Amino acid sequence: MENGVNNSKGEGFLSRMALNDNKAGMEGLDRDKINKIIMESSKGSRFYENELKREQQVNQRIEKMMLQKAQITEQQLKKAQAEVERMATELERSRDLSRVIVHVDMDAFYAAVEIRDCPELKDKPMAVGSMSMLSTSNYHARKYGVRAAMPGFIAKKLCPNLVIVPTNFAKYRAVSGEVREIFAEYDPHFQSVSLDEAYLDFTDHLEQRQSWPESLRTHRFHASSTATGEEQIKLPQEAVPEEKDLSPVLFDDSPSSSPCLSGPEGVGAAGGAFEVFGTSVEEAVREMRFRIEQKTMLTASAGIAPNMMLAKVCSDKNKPNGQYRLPSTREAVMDFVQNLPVRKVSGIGKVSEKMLNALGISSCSHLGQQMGLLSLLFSETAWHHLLQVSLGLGSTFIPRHEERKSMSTERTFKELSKVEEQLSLCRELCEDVAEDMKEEGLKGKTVTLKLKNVSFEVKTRALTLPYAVATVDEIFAVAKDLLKTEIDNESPQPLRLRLMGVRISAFVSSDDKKPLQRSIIGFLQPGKTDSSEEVPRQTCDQPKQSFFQRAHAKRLQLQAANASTQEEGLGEKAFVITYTDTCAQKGVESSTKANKSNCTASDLSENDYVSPIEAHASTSGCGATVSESLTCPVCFRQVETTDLNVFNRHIDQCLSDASIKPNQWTVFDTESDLDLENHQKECEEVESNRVPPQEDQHSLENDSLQTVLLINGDNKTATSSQPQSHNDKGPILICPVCQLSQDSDDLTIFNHHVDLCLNREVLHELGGQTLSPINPPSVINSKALGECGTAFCVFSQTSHSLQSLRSCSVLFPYQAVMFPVRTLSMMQV
DNA sequence: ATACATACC
DNA sequence: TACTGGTATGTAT
Repeated sequence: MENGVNNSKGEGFLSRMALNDNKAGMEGLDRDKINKIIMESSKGSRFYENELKREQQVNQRIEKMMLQKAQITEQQLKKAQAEVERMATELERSRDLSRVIVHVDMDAFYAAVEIRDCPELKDKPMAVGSMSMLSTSNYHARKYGVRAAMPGFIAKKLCPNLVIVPTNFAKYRAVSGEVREIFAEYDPHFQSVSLDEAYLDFTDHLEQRQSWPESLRTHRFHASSTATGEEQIKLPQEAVPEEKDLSPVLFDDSPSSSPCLSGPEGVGAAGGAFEVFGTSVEEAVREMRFRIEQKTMLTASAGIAPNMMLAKVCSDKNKPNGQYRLPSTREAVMDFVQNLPVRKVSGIGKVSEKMLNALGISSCSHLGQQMGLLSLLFSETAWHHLLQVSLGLGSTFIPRHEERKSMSTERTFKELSKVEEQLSLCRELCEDVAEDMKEEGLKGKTVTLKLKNVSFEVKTRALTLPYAVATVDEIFAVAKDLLKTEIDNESPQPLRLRLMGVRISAFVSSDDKKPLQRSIIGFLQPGKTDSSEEVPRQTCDQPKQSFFQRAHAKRLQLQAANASTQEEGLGEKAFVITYTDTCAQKGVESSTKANKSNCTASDLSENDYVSPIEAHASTSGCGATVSESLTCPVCFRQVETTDLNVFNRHIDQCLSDASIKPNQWTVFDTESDLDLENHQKECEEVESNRVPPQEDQHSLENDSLQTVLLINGDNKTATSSQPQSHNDKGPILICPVCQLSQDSDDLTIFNHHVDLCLNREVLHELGGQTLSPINPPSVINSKALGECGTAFCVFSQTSHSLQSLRSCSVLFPYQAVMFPVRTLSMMQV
């Protein structure tokens, strides 16, 4: 079949495995020989088998596309052609050639850094990474076909002398920082793509540069080498005016376009050589690259073009240690694009290339010719992009780096099949993510679990909560459920995993992160729910209700739904909310310290612990109840009083009774003010490179602390990892709040779960009020509480910097919320 | 909203 | 022995 599934290069079969020589320094290699070695090393492996499978999926996609193509009528094509042309005309009219966009890319970055710091590597083929995977290779190694994204063990077969150096990201980050300082001088709004790559808008710099005196365009050799490398180059011998020779990284076949002039006139009186750069774009960019090299002893390549898409392609043109400028004329752009292989365009990868190849499209000129067809076969976004590419269009302004949308961590390991190990690994991942979330002060609503089995099949499972989460326990609660579900689905076979990952996304907007320090009463009152937080799915038809009302309604609903099958166990329970507005700095400090402990997150997974709640709320009168008789959340007895003080004393008594038993109470970690301040400083340092800090970055909620205490009364732990019996399929219980199916049919356990979920929701409506960091909630399992059910407490403390005290008139520095929870509501499927 | 695929470095 | 990890986005359901 002439459908191009087997493409012109004769490697349609397994194009995924074959050498990808679309990379600088890999021209003219013996592809056949290299591919043979790659295949020999891979064949039969699980990885290979999986690649085969995916290749076939792509082929099927292509076949489908070809079928579609075959059904297109002449008329349809004409119409599409016209449509495309209209659009092209439109785009043409908005073509902007006035900007000067530069894409800079450090040459073989990680490898170059390692070579710089270990000159013995200079003349050897080397790569950075491990036997399992390489991040990058130097140009010597590329001659053997060794490149980034290739596993080290295969690279070793291609090049037995290959030296593999482990990655050292801290170092690369440091060097990257130095380079970015230089970027910022040419465009303070530059956008970095990665540690070694950035887009800059040179337009403004060039405009100013025209009137600059020579002095501002003069740069010394080794003027101020602040390279992280310890050793500095001794100036006299090495200050040869040969740019290339300055770099410890040798590029033998460098197509460098930099003349590296600087003849004798470049040697100043001070003895140091210098170079005067001109005012043109090329000179400005060459100057920037020169300065990078002087500062870091590493070389960079650059592309200069009227838009980002072209600049990126251009930076590759004279790599390494070179630059290429595409003139800002329509003619030059169109000429350039005609011969451009589609694969060179950022965004067109292996699969898109293959699909286009199947249609006889390999260069951008073909794209232009086939746009009518493409508009019928590709999605709108896809063909719009292709059309722009074919016209040599791209973004002419460099967008601000958007706020991150997700955060994740994943790990590959040797086969992991034991449930307990999988669960504990899952928790570890959650801990890592939670830590990062805390560092960035983020909270997200969607938790995604990623699994890859030993056959390399990848699965993702996600759940979106009605509220945003950030702590280990919150994230793990979800991830664990997702994982357990997968384990159940596979049972009685175990999941044979080779990778697990946890991602959190759907972050709440920054508005939600910096709300006012609001009265908790707001949550009780109808129509005063936090509008910035989305209303939970099930209740969004009643947005005017307080959370409690909604929760109550939810329960009633469930109750009704299950009236026939479930007896409603407990009567109405009361909840109580108390707070004081004691905002004495001292008190806050002491309670913060009191909560400090050496208990780590992993200590808390099982049983025990928590905190002296009696420190708490000496109520100053402001509270709310919704029933005349109150139920103690600890002992669950009715307390015949409506006086909150009396009631609180009762609870205190209950709690302190419970806490008398040694080792039943442990204090959970709380972040100190000092930590917070340090964290803020770090944030500023990171940000200052790009955008001036927001003026209100230090608003008081940054100083808020929350301690969350969660007490549950059942005897199982929240992180129970007992293997479930999957054979006796009892009724499946679905939590009405989080919608997760529960793997236990024990009603006590189920109720416990629902309680946690409901409470979590409340907690988050409260917690969402403060910018992180928020302490991880502690799930307690105090046997001392026996059968008395589940209680839940939230303590919110606000630590006060002087600034926040000044800027805040009304404070509720210390809030305690307690609501006993009862549930027997459940849902059966 | 979820799952999966593609892409980039 | 051994084929990554982090983020974004597109496509399909």
